[in-house]
Amino acid sequence: MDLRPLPRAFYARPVLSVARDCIGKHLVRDTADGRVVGRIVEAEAYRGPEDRAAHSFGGRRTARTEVMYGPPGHAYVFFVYGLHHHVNLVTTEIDKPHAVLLRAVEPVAGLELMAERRGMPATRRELTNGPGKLCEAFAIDRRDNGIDLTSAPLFLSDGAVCKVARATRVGIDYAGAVWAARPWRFFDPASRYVSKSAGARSRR
DNA sequence: TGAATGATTTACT
DNA sequence: GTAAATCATTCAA
Repeated sequence: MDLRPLPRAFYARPVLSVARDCIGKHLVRDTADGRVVGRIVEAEAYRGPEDRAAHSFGGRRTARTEVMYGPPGHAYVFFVYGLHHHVNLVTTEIDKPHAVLLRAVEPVAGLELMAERRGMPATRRELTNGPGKLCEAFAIDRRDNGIDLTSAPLFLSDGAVCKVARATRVGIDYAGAVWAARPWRFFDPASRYVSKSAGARSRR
């Protein structure tokens, strides 16, 4: 498998295009313990400042959101609920706080390491089928906030093209019905690792 | 300075 | 199905 990082040009595009195109791509993570690789099967677009569901809504520019205003191709990592991390791809261009949340991957390599970090057998779907879960399996935390995604230790690499389905985003009801209804979640309908297929046209 | 809350996960009834 | 865990960030005073 050829695991070269995608160029910055991949990220320097409209956020919805990046969110759709990263389905099927590989996420590669290197640490002292070794390398883990996953195939991205679910992602969501957040388009601040007009997107009420985005942290950068209203042009909010704080220590936390600062990374999203920087150049595309960097990681925006944040901490929620007192125990979980989420990782985003910063996209588009400088001063446009648009980002793609990675919600789920299919384990491809380094299964043992992921299982050890998650404290469960590598055969379980729960290994990486959620945004907080994949961060734990990939050992991503807020020390990775702002790192460059065009080189190790964290980057996206090419993958096979697959079908991509759309649905509404998850867990953003606080943004109101209008924004919650935007079909800005993209996923591979054939994957068993998608966190929630409900809300999509396909069932099960 | 202090209070409220969340791009969730997990365990328990 | 529901509820608890748990803390950085944000906003108000």
